[in-house]
Amino acid sequence: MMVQKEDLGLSLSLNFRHNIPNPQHLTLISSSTHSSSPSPSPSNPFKPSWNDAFDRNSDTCRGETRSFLRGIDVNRLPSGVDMEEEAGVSSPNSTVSSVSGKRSEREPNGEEHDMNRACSRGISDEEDGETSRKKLRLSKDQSAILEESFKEHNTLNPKQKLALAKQLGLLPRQVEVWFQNRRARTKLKQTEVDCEVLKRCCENLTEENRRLQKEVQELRALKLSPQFYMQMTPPTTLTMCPSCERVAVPSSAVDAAARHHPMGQAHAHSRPMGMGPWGSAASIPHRGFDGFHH
DNA sequence: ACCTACAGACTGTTTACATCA
DNA sequence: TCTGATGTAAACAGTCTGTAG
Repeated sequence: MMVQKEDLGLSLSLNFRHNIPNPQHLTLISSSTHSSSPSPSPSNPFKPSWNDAFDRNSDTCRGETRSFLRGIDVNRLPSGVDMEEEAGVSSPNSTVSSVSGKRSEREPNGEEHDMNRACSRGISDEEDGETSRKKLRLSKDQSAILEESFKEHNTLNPKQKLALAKQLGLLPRQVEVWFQNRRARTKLKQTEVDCEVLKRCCENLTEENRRLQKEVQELRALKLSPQFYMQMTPPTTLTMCPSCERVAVPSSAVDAAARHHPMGQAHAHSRPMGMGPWGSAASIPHRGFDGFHH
């Protein structure tokens, strides 16, 4: 089965990560007949130990193990894998290099699978010692086509993937990876934008809060001098009709709204000025000027 | 030569679905 | 027919690392 080869590579990596110099164990795992769970499914008997040993601990641990892996070609093929068509499959107009990819072997399409096996992991044992993974650089045309395709649909079904790969002269695996990365980076950018918006929102709310605190202080001060209290002008918090943008009469914002809009219903939601957290000012609960009528 | 941002590629995890006992 | 176990594939998150500027 195709997945068994993937399992080989993975198991090899895991053993290195565990840093357990146990050739016997390595041999045991590397033997495809002993691994009934090729994918990293929860049922994989080797996964829990890996998780227990590393993943649940810390990123540093992970980083260390990854660092430990540097210089080890995790894409290395198990011996005996057919290396035909190793060269010259990458895009003719790209900056070509040998491309690795294990996951491509999961491709259900046999043709694609064969192509990937032959091409995407084309690192010979001789090369392995000195060559780390090299990256292809997509040409402008390729990037443009991929971008266009991404605009249409940011995920690809296997058929589309194959067609696109064929059109671009790339491996389906490369198209798949490109889309994955594109989705991830799009999401990241969107997150950054959202973060900026939230930041601005926070600043606005802070400013609004400051303003309201100040207003409260002023009102408290006024309360101490009742002779001025009744003569005061309305506070800065005005009730405004959101649809027609008229400021309601302080004595009864709802009544005013009802007068302005005979049906009345449109102004049941009459709110104080403010654009809400997403605008220049925060929304605050409706209270009209009731507080001034004692 | 060194640094940095970008992007291609990888590993491990999660999730959905199919199959089978 | 229902249900839990298992396998598979796809997408995702996080990371590494080669390369261009």
